[in-house]
Amino acid sequence: MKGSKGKGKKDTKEALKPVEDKVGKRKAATQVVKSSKTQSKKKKAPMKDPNKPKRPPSAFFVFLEEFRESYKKEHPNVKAVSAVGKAGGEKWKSLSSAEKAPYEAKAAKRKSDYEKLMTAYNQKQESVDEDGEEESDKSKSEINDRDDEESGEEDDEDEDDDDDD
DNA sequence: CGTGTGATTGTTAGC
DNA sequence: GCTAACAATCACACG
Repeated sequence: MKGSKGKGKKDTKEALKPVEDKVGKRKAATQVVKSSKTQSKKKKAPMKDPNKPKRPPSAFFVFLEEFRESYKKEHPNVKAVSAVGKAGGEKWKSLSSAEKAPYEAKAAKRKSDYEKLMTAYNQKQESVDEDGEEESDKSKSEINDRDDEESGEEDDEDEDDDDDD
């Protein structure tokens, strides 16, 4: 523990026991792992691959980005990232499918790009020892040639009206 | 100066 | 099929 200022209250799960037993959560299916790290602990210092495609933000993260902005406006004093995380998580669950739709839409697109990046990344991995692909310097000079930003989004809204509730 | 950590959920890759 | 790990964010503390 390096950081964690003394104030780290950490009143998270200990006191409050998430009673969302119901069904949600993956733990219900097969007992949560319990030991070991369930959900990450931050990355240590892998930094291994030169250009490893970082995972694009999930629908939740997309929503969080927007939520953070709003949250900060209402809580400019709050500097705890965890605060936004919790608040965001709570709100996120409050959203309906329809509300999450736009976020999911972005998430869907993200997969397309990610998949592509992965392919490129995989190929690079294959030719790693063959030829120094590392393009040390060169290239990297003129990268942009993107006239049209191909944003391609918001095309057909399905209008699912999935108001399940 | 850099990086780890704290909290959220989702998603994906690996076994 | 399940599990583990990682994705952003912000401020701070430690080496």
